Amino acid sequence: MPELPEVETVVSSLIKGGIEKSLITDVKIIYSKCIDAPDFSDFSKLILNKKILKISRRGKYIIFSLSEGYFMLVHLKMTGRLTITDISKKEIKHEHIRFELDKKIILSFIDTRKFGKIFLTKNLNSKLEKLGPEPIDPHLDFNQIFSKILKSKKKIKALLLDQSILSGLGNIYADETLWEAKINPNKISLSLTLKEMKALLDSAKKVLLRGIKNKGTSLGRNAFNFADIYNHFGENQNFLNVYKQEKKPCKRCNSVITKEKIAQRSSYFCPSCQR
DNA sequence: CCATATGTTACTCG
DNA sequence: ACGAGTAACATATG
Repeated sequence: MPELPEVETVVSSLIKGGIEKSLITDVKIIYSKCIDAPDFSDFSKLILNKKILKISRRGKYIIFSLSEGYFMLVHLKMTGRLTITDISKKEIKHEHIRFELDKKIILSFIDTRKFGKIFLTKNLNSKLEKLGPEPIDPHLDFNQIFSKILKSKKKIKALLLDQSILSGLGNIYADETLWEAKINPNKISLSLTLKEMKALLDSAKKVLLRGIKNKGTSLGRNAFNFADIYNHFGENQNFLNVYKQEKKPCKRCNSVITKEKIAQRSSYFCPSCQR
């Protein structure tokens, strides 16, 4: 589920919750397949007694910078969650890993669909180097993205979902970005004008920052939906202009929002004002 | 039973 | 080489 704003919300709730500077005093692996690398027995040995120095985000990855030069990366994929609970709390449904911090707090990784992955490495670049730039970076190099767009014959929607071009957009924010920029998701990337490409990047930044401000998009209230580490839901679902707005009137031109499968994903757009 | 789901990757076919 | 389509990962919901 989580896209850039949701991951950012999780990271800030971890920081706000004082998880930085804590020591990993114990780990319990319940579902070992959620450890990507190294193998889970090495993982449990290596993670022990590491201090969490810093928590940050790159694309949709959560980065725990640990002592001794290690990094633990967490990708929540569709339904992954991190939750903080008391040490006395018993195992939660779909809980796959629990870290004991400072012998008093439990940081749990919970994931209904089990797509989420955690891995531990000394080489942060190995996973992150493939990622395109951050759309909300104030120093974002527009021309670098423009040249990539102009080299691709893919539909622009597919390109927005490609993390190696721009990192952090997923299905919801890609549709919101295209609506904001008035671009049809089926449009072939290299046919975009300079003006459209600029609108696209400005819109991506706008919808992502709005998502962060609203603490993420939680479409429903169950375990499938996004929540921060205290199980607080986001509010951005109340600010969506097209995603899941099928058959509703476009907020800009009043035409009917349509739904279509593009790049194997449900895509919502206004056929009238998105050209 | 069927379709669908906020992600990513590997594979096939043309 | 490229893009589109499909399946896979695994589970739950309507």
